[in-house]
Amino acid sequence: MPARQSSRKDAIRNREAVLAAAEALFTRRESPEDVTMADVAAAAGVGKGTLFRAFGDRAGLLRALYEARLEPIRQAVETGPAPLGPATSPRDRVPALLDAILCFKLDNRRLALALEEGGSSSPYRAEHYERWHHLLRTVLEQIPGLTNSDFTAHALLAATRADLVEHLAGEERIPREGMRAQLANFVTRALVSGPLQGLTAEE
Amino acid sequence: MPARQSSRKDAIRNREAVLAAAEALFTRRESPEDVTMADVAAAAGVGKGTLFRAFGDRAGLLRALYEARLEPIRQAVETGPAPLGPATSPRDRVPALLDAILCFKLDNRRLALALEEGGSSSPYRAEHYERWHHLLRTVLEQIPGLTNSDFTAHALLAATRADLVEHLAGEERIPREGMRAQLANFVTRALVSGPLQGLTAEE
DNA sequence: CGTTGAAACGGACCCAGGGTCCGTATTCTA
DNA sequence: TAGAATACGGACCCTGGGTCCGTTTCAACG
Repeated sequence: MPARQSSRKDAIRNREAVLAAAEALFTRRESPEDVTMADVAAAAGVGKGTLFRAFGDRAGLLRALYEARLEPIRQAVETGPAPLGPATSPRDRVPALLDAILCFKLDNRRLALALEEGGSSSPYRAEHYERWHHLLRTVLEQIPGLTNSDFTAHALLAATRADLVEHLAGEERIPREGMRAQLANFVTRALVSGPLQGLTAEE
Repeated sequence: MPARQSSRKDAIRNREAVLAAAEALFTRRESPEDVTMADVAAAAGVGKGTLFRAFGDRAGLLRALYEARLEPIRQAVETGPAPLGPATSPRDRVPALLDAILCFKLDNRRLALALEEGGSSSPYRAEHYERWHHLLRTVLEQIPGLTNSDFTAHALLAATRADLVEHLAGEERIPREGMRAQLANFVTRALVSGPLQGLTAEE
């Protein structure tokens, strides 16, 4: 996967250097906003031209970093074992997927933040979002009695948005496990299906 | 409410002019990003200096517009009749609140979008968000058997985020009533309380 | 009214940061 | 090792938010 079929080796080397430097900068600096492209170039020991040729624009760089980090999870989801893999029952897989996403964002706060605010064009156009949404939607549809899978998928994903996670972890100081538990709880409730609603269950 | 105790009348007049021009521009133009401060100033027939003196910065202008639009809803929530007002039972009020928020964002798509992406510092620091969150959290706490009110409030509010609403309305072309119904459905499910979970209700 | 100080005006100006350009250096191929 | 192809890099451009300050307008007072 590292090669990226492209003859000249200096190009590949520089690409790696940029990736590494960017990753370091984004995790080190407080806010993604104060990592400029010039910073990245300098940290990688490379000119701005090189950087932009390799990644197109800022969003491209972010995307490259993000996808790289996401790869393992993607694998686990597509071909891995339960509870993430495709063999899992829908009702168990949905919470597992959202938990994985949450953990990912907790582990890559700055990066996810940088990518999601991005600026121009909403996060909903990013293809990695579309992938998650499509998958989640598909799994939700397999749960009998559940309707509005499309919207529900969006709404559940919204609960793991990078800036919310950042806020909960950073400002409200909610610990990792606490957040996971609360998300799991929330997801479970959202998955209640069937005609009954508004019920106040017996204590 | 228009006066804004400030002796000189040209100041007030200009303030109004800017507000009006900005409102027009934001609703007219496709994306909030291509409404520049210079545009607003020009459209209002005013110098940039005036604009910045009156509102501090871009975020200030957005906030002013937003708050003005939000005022009626705020009234309805604080002192109005059911289902938004404080006399409503929690279980009915929560969906009503979220529905109101959704409608507001549908009616002010561009503006809400502009304010929420904003750029620097997450939407979660905005005091209007804090107000909604605090209210919702408080109401949720009054529902017996419900825990994690804080997180739940965040998660429910996340389902009405401006860019999501924009995406659903703009890309997926979901009609207003459809979206309201789906949100209502989602909220209802999230409010299910009590020990039972994972149930597949009888058809 | 006319004066006068305070407050507001407005547009030239500054600056950061994303993105481009092109002359130069490097790499690959034969 | 010559030549073409490709990559390099930093000077440069441009947009857009925000500031500065000389000029104008307001309103309070005589």
